[in-house]
Formats: sequence, structure tokens, C-alpha cells
Amino acid sequence: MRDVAALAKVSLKTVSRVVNGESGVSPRLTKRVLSASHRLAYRHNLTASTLRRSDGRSLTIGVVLEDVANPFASTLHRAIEDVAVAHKVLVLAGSSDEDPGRERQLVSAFASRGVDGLIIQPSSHDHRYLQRERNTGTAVVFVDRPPAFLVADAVVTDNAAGIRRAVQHLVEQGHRRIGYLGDVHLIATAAERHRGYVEELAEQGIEVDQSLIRLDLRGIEKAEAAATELLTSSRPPTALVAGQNLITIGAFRALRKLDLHRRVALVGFDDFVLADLLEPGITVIAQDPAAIGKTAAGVLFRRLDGDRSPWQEHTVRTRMITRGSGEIRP
Amino acid sequence: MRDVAALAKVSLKTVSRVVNGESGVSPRLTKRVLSASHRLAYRHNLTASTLRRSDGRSLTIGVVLEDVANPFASTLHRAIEDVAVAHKVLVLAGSSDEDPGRERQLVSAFASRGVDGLIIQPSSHDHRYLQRERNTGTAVVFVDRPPAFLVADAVVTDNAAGIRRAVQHLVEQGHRRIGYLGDVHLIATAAERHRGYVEELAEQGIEVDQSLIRLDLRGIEKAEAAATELLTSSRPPTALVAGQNLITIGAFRALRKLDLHRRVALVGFDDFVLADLLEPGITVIAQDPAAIGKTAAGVLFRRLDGDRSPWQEHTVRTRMITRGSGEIRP
DNA sequence: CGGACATTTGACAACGTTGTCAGAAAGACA
DNA sequence: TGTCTTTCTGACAACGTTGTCAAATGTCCG
Repeated sequence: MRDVAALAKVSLKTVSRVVNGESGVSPRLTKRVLSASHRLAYRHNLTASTLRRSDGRSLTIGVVLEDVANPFASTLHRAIEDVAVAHKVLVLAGSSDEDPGRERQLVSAFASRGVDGLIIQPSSHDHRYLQRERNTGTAVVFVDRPPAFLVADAVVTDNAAGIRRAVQHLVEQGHRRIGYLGDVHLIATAAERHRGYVEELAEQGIEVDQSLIRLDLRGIEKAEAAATELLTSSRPPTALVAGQNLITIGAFRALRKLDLHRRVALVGFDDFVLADLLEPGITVIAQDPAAIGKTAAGVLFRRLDGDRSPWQEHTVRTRMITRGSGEIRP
Repeated sequence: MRDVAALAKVSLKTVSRVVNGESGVSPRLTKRVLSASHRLAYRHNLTASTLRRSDGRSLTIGVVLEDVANPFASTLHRAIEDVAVAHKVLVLAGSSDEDPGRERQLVSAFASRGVDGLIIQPSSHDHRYLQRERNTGTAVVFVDRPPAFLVADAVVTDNAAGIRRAVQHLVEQGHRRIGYLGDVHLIATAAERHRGYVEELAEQGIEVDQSLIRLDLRGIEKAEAAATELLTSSRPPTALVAGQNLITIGAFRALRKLDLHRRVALVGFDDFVLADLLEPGITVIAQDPAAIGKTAAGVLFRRLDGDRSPWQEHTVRTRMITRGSGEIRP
């Protein structure tokens, strides 16, 4: 910048003004500065700029995801990026692998780099530690799951309602023995979904049969094993509800191996690519990760723009996509 | 830091020494500083640190991907992150959407933030502009596709060899009329794959029939249309090679709709989830994005550690996964 | 033409840290 | 005890910017 100023024969401050697009520099000088900075291939140093600025903005936000390679998370990531780009902001992303310690490390590393805001898909079960970041002016928004022990903005799927829709749909097809395969119960969303299942059965006047429920299933293999167990029991279900992506795939694998995939109904929670190309196509309650990400980023930037309204939980609705597996009658 | 120094009754510089783990601070003072910084909830400001340091390291790298939500790219991303984490480095990620202008904007935004290195999945067809970043000490590594007009480190899949393996496999099953569905030819990897197809046919003594080849297919729909066209022509192929992920899916869709999925063979390039659950399972030439990412990040950090050896192109091998669709005989 | 006012420009300090270098304290040895 | 090392500590400047404030220049009016 000093070199540019020298070449353009103006002061440092004038160059700064031009670079930042501040008003009050005559066109003549602006042009001189621009041509000088172009000739010297000058590049603005945002590190120094951030340090000096009164608001300390780094034009960077941090995103903590369960795993950047997971399709749900990476779609979130992309939606956030699209909003960020429109604000000339870049995205630092990190994977927590469902590990609370890792989540905190990432937040800390982001904070050290002076991010303006954080979007967190939480793994931790206590977010009071984030109070410190908020006090220093960092905006925080949670996605996919609500925060614990901290009142904050969050954008979540309406999990219970989604599962209730699935159960209702199966009852409409004539099912009464509907099994449920759920994820680790400690995860707030998994608990919500299980709650939806229980509530809708009650609503439909069907008694909950614990022998048709398997929880704490992590990954395809566990789900496949649990589904196989249910399906080969003495009083098997005529339909299955899978509480998560990989569980749906595991359940389908089990159905296929037992050659029951055209006789037992299956509705999964969360859509996945190719669900339509399986035989039968898998009926799912689809979440909308892109909408979640877009909403969350929107909230974040509104906070950064000074929005001081009360913290709010935003709910993104699910959509049922019928493809065949959920329309099998008992 | 000033407050910590005051509370611990030491100088600023001593706090700095403790924070950076420099040697030569007595255990007594170290302890005092640590407890003071803990009491004040002090957080090291990496922005200021980067600005002042002689090497200017920001402990951040930038990654330009075609789309962070694309499975191939996000797997790359995750593999890079894992290596970066081990070096206490964070990852800024951005999507170029195959747009050269966007690629340059991202690189520029990363450079402004003082990234130590760049990993680029290129969309641009001229990378001379990166010379400037390299001159300022930023390490650059290309992934998935080689750079153009710039000699640099790159980590790529052995595309031609992979496709040759596919063709060879189909010939072994007795096929002679093998169709090829390829991606936009401007993309270096797509051209490589097409080359592999042509070369292997020559090797096998089969004449190339242009009526069996469709190039420049972008997305599932285009691929499906092209495959349908080939399959319904007067002299249709008995086997198809798909040059990319989405093209494979499009081709499979076409086969399914024409009810030819058990009569015409299909081998796809690049694996995808659930390829094993389709009927028949899809035989693919699998790339290894995790290995590409890991290798690229390894090269990058070696460069940052001072490796001055000549630029090199690293090749990651493909693997054929047979699942049924490629083993259909004519 | 002088004065009031608006616009444009620049000098200087400061952001929070680390590199340099010199000084103080502690230990070793005659 | 005095001197010479060695180890530890701190004062100060500097990194590349931007905020503040005052000075310089331009414009308009009576």
C-alpha cells in the first residue's frame, strides 16, 4: 500500500480510501491510485485490515458440521456458502465427527481467527461455553439440532411432525403393526422423531408395542441387523419406519435379503440419492437441508447487521415423497 | 495479552513466549502466566499474530472445489481437512461451479486472507495467474485435474487407464459393440477418459464406431436422453461405458425405462452410494477421492515445510468393482 | 475580493501481536 | 570476592492497515 501511495504520489490514507470504496476522493486521484495499484499488482491485506478496523470484521464465518463429506451436511454447507458469497464472506468449515470436544476445539480455532459468526450443527450437550464468543460479538446460529443450556437462534427440521406424517400414511394404507428403527437417543433430533412415532400411534388409537421398536442404531449394519431381527420375530411388523438415512438403507438391505421388500412397507426419514431407482422406490419424509442452510445463514447475517430481536427457533418443514415402498398394503 | 501480562506481573513479551511455547521461560513464570490467562479467559489473536510473524503464516489453507456439496468434492474436502487438522491448520472452502471467473475470485479472496496454501480442483483453462500467489510464498497443489499453462504439483486419477480397464472387461465378456457416454470434452479428465476408450478399442482390434459415442453430456437428464438414443438406434450397442458419475445414473435410468437393464451391460466411471443396491448392481471403475485429497494435502504441507524438489504429477489408481451390470454378456 | 462553508487530502496513532536486542539475574569458577 | 558465562526477562519497534482530526483546497455568495 505504501508503494502504491508513493507511485500515485498520494498519502497512504488516500489509497486506503480508494481500496475501501470510501466516498470523498476526487475522480482524478482515484484513477491514479487505481492504475498504480494495478501496475504494482497490489493486493489488499485483509489480515491487517481486520486487525485495525473498529468493528474487527474478518469477512469470514465458521461452520461446524458433523462431517463435511456427509451429504446432508455438505448440502447445508453449500447453501450457507451461497448466502455468504452474496455478503462477500468466506466460509471456514470443520468436521466435529459427533465429538463434543472436537466441536469446542473447532469453535476455539475459528474464534482465534476472528470469525464474524458461527453456524454449528451441534454434537455437544452443553453450549454454555459459547456465551463467551457471543459476548465478544460473534453471532451464533445452530442448525439441524437445538442448542443445550443456551438460548440461541436455531434452524431445525420439524422432526416429530415428519415422523407423524409417515406413521399416518402407513395407517392409511391399513397398517396396524408398524415397527420403528431409531438413531442414538442422546441426539435431540432422534428423540424428537421417536416422540413423533409414539404420539401418532396414540392419536391413531394404536397401542405402542415395545417389541416393534429398536433404538440407538448407528450406521447401516446395526440397522440391518435390527430390522432383520424384527422381521424374523414371531409377530413381525407389516411396516417399518426408519428414523434416519443410513437406517433406511440398512432396513432396505434387510428387506431385500429376506425377500420381503415387496411385502413389508418402509418409510424412511431423510431423502437420499437414488432412492427412486431402487425397487421399489423408497418412500421418504424428505428434509430440506438447503433450506435449513439458507435460513440459518440468513439469520446469521441479519444478526451481524445488528438485528437485536429475541433469539428464535425456526422450523423447516418436511415433505413426503411417495415412491412405492410406503404404499405397500399389509 | 496486555491484561494477562499485568495480572501475572510480567512483560508482554513473556506472555507471548508462553503462549507460543517458546523455550527459555522459567517454570515459575510460566505457571503464573498460564493461570492469569486462564483467569482472564484470554484467547490468542491469530490475526495479529499472523500480521506480525516473520513467516506470515495464518495456519489456514484454501480449497477450491467444483461444488462442496458434490460427493466427490466433499470426500476430497474431508480428506484434506484430516491432514490439515494434524498440522493445526484450518480449511477455507469454496465452490467454483466449474466457472473460471469464480475460481479466480476465490483464489483472490483466499489470498487476501493470507492463506498458507491452496488446493485447487481447476475449472479454469489457464493457471498462469497463480504464478503471482506462488511468488508470495503460497503453496499450490492441483487435484483431480492437471493445471494448464503452469507447471505445478498435481494429484490426479489415472483416468485413461481406468476406462481402458472398463473396456477390456467388457470385451472379456464378449462385447464388441461398446457405446461411450462422455462428459464435456473441455474438461481435461473427460478428454482423458475418452482417449482411454479409443485406445483400448484399438488395442483390442475393434474399430471405433462414432455412432456409438456421445460426448458433452452434462447431468443426468442429458445422459439419459443420449443413452436412450443409442439404445433405440437401428444398430444399438450391447454394452455401455459411462464416463462419469451422473452419466452412469442417467444411463441406468434409460436402461431401466427401456427394460434393457438385464440385457445391456453397463460400466460406470466413479463409484456412487447405493450402486450396490440397484438391480443389477452397477459395476464401476472407482476413483479414490480420499486418497487424492490425502496425497494432495501431504504434498502441500511438505512444500510449506520447505520441500523444494521439482513439481510433480502424482497419479492415484482406480479400482474396478464388479457388481453385475458389467458382467452381462451380449 | 473576502469570508463562510463544503470538499478533499494527509499526518499520525493505534489495532494485538512477535522479532530484536540489550540488560538483569543466577550460576560457575578462579 | 570478582569476573565470566549462561539463562531469563523486558523495552521497543514493526507488521499493513484504518480511525481521527486537522490542514489544504475549492466553491459559492454578497
